[in-house]
This record gives sequence, structure tokens and C-alpha cells, in this order.
Amino acid sequence: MVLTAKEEILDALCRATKLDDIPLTEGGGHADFASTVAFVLAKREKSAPAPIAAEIARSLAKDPTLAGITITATGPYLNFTIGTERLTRALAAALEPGYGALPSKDTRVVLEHTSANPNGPLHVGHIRNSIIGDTLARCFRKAGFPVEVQYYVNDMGRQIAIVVWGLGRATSLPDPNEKPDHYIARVYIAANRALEEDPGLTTAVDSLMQRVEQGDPGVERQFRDAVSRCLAGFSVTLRDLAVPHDRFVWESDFIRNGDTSRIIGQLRHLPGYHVDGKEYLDLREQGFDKEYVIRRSDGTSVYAARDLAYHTWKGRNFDRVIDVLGADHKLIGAQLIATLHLMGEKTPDIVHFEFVSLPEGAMSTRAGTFVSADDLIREVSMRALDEVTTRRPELSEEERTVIARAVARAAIRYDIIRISPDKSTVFNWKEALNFERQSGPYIQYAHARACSILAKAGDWQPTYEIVTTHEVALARHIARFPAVIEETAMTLRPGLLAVYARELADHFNAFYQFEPVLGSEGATRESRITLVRAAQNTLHEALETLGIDALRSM
RNA sequence: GGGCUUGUGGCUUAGCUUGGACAUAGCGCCGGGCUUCUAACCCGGAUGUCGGGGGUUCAAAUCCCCCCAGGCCCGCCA
Repeated sequence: MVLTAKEEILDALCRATKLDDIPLTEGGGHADFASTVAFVLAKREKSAPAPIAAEIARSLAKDPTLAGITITATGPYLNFTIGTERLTRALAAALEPGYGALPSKDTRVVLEHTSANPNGPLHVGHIRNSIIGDTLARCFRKAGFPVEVQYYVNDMGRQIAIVVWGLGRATSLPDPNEKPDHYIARVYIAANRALEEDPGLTTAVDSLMQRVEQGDPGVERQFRDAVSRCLAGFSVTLRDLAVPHDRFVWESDFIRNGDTSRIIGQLRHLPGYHVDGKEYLDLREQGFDKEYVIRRSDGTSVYAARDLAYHTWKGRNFDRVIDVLGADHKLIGAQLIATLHLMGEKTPDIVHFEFVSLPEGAMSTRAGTFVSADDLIREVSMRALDEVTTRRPELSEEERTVIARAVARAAIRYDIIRISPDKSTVFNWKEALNFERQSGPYIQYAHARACSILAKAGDWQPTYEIVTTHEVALARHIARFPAVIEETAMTLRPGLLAVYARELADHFNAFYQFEPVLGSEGATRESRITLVRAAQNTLHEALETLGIDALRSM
């Protein structure tokens, strides 16, 4: 509703001002939309902006396409307020399950996220990737796109060779209840320590790497087994966070199926390609100083070559390619894009996120200095269970556990998604364990309150009498939801949805505080129940899109 | 050394792409509100040189330049 209103306003402004590029923004506290176009005209015509704004407002008031939108000139500003009729239409839509979903589109999207190296458990930095990626995937689906989510399994790296070598030495076995990814980390850490103490041992690791690239079946199996054990651990963590993948794509497959060789063959035709022992691409014309090495002098491939093969494959099988990658991949991501561009292949849109560190410094799997996602989930779940037990002692332990798990997931996911990806952060236990405002549980709570009212409401008929300021503010915010889904997907900024959901909870809570629903009578009661249902449904849809369970009771 | 990026009240943070109306909110602090739809809530208050300096503009947190500080990257690793 609001989406089309915005376009209609833009069209009308274009006609009225004869300008192509009209400034039109969210109106904030003033209106639904606002325009500063009068300033532009004032400059051109060398006259005061306020009278121009007034003149435009008068002219737009006669425009039939803007029926139901109130246009006012406040000084030099043009304000547009969506009228009750349009608001009513939006609320009616908001009562329906699936509200906010946009029309289906044909553009097939492949979205890669997480893709952590399988040499130890996912830590609080990795899940920033998972949560950004999963939220975007949910947003794209909501926006009508067919989406396939992929995990790119780096199973050919030196790290994995070190794990395989460490497993072979079998200095310690898994503890009875130890998750396999945590065991792999112990092996990896111990193996690295041994290699540091005796650098001569690295020849064994080098040999493993050569044999796996040559396709030695026994070594290939060892690599696959080690990686699979770690991925089995990841899948538990990702399930706890409600982060699903549609497909796991193994890096080594691009060696085995010949794609990497074919890509290198293709690259040799590029003007900047050089072979002098090693093979590399000169990207200086694209603004990169360093040689982009594609193949080592011993003939083995490097990560970059396999990545080119992977992205070429994605580009040929999907219409749009999106990757979520750590900030450490910015340079190679740019090189990848530049090279794909030279090859005439589709280039990905890459969402980069900055690192999460600990108060004592950077996290490192190799050094064993990290907070695992499993530890975070366990601590937050325990804290959530305490909270639920205090508030709802009458519930069974099973019910409380189910709620606590959902609350924990909400707290973790929201705590991460609300921070802009381009901000590096320091992990903070106090923030992670906070369930108050600006948290996932806060939004869940608003939803549970709405559900509670609806459960007691009995029969009611949709009624639309949006009168009080709290009612209007809530209704307007509900009406914006489809536009927020659209913008989040278009701009690849999941934080927009996070902020929207929190503001929706804010508006609902204010309405809840000041406008009695069940205690009011007649049309007011019906109308407020209608608004509660619209708010509850919109909160539900927004939470689900954030990967957070919309609890009916907590 | 070069590149990318961030710097907003004591702490955390939105806004920056598309310059405009009193800079968003939370935590913490002070003061209120549960015989009334779940107080994981709400209301009020104090707290800001939007890192510093220059520039563009009628107008700059937002655009440009310089400087300072933090993070990341600069491997025939992945």
C-alpha cells in the first residue's frame, strides 16, 4: 500500500515540478513522506522556497491520483500523510497470514553464507555471517524470489591437512559427550602446537596436500571424513540458530569435475595472463597491485582458481549471486569480481561484515582463543530458562524449556543482526544476556501480549476506526511492512528489518499501555481488536523473517 | 608503507548511498507507574564540540580534502 503510495507521490511530483529527480524521504515524525523539492526549485528560480512549496501543495491537492493522501506545506517542506482509507486497506491486508510477502519473481537467487573452514566449531564471529546470510535469505524469499542457500565447504585447505595429520597421530580421543567439531578443534590446536615445536613435521602435512590434489583415494577419504565430522557438529549449531542451508558445495568437486582446469584454460586467453613457472593474472589496470596467482609453479591450483570455478558455476545456474563474507575477504572478493568481469561471467554481490573480537583480542581457532557459538547458545539458554522459570512457574519444565530455547535464539540473533555489518565489535556477555528493550525477546514479548489479548477476545469483526495517536502510529507502522521487506532485500541491509521490528514492538507496547482493548466497548473494541490482530500478524511475519520464533506465550 | 573500513552522550547503537525541519533508540543513572488486556512493559528527567581541522552549500552527522585513533587486508595460505 505504502509502496505504491510512494510511487504515486513521486509521479505526481514529477508532473507538478517537471523535474526527474525528486527528493522524497520517509517523513519521520512529520508525515509518512516528505520532500524538499521546493529548495531545488527555489535555487533555480531564485525565490523563496516556502511559497513554492505552498504552490505545489495546492496543485497536488487537485491531483486525482493522490486521493486519500493529505498534502501540506510546512514552510519549505512538503509533507504527505496517508489517509484513513489507504490505511484501512493496509490493515485489512495485515490481517492475512503471510502479510508482507511480495509478488513472486523469476530471478533465481543463490546466496552463500557461513562457509567457515571445518577445522573447529563455529564461533561468535562465524555466526555473524550465518545470521546476516540467513536473514537476507528469509527476506529475499519474503520478497518473492526463489532462493537457494549454499555453504561452500573449504575441504582442500592446509588447515584441513593439519587436521587430518593430527587425527592420524591420535594423541587424544573424543570425550564421551564432546561435539565432533570441538574435538576437531582440539586436534587442530594440538597439531599446530606440535608443528611449531618441530617445523620438520610440516613435510608430512605438505605430502597430504599434494596427495589430495593428485586424487589419492585414501587421502581423499581421510579429508572427507575429517571435514564431515566437523560439518556434523556445525549442523547442530546451525539448527539451534534456525539457520538452514539448501546445499553444501564442496570445493574439491571443482577440481574433480575439471571445472578448475577449464577456468584456467579460459583465463589463459586474457591479455593480463602470465605464465612464468607460476600462472597469474595482472590486474593492475583494474587497480590491483598484486599478482592474482591462479596456479602454483608445481602445477597445483590455489583457492582463487577454485573460487573462480565455483562462482562461474553459480553465475551460470542462477540469475543473481550473493555472498556473505568476512571483511578479511574484501580484497580477494574485489579481485574475484574483477576477474569474473574480464571473463564475461556474472559477478556476485558481496556483503562483507567486520570482525567480532574478544576483550582480550582477536579470536583464533588455531590458538584456541574463541567463544564458540555452542557455548554462547548454552549460556543464553540457561539464562533464558531462569527467566522463564521465575515468570511462569506454573508451566511444565518441557514448556519452559521450549520457550527458553526460542528466547535464547531470539536474543542471539537479534543482538547480532541489529548491529550494522560494517562495524567491528567486541563480544560482550552482558549485552548477549540482556533480554530487555532492543532485544529479540522484547519483540517476542510484544507479540505474546498481542496473542494473549486475541485469545481472550472472543468473536469479532474487522473494524477500522483508527483515531487515537497511538492507534494511528501503530497502523502506519504496520502499513510500512511490505516496503521494509522490499528495501531490506534491495539494499542487502538486514538491519532495516531489525529496526523496523523493534519499532513495531515499541508502537504496540505504547498502544497497549494507553488504549484498553478488551475493556472498551462497541466499535472501539472491535476496531482495537482488529488493530491488535494486524499488529500481532505483522510482528509474527517480521519475527519469522528475522529467523525468530513468534512465541504465543512466554 | 599502501589499500579498505569504522569513529555519534559514561557504555552500545540508528541515521550517512539519495545534504534539509528539534540527531535515533537502548544500557547505566535519577524520579514515577502493577486490585485493570503477561511490568521481558510504560511514562518523565539529566547526559551530545555527531573523532579533530579545513572546504563546498542558502543548509553538512550526511558530500570533498587533510590529520588522529581503532579494525581488517596486502602469501605460489584458505
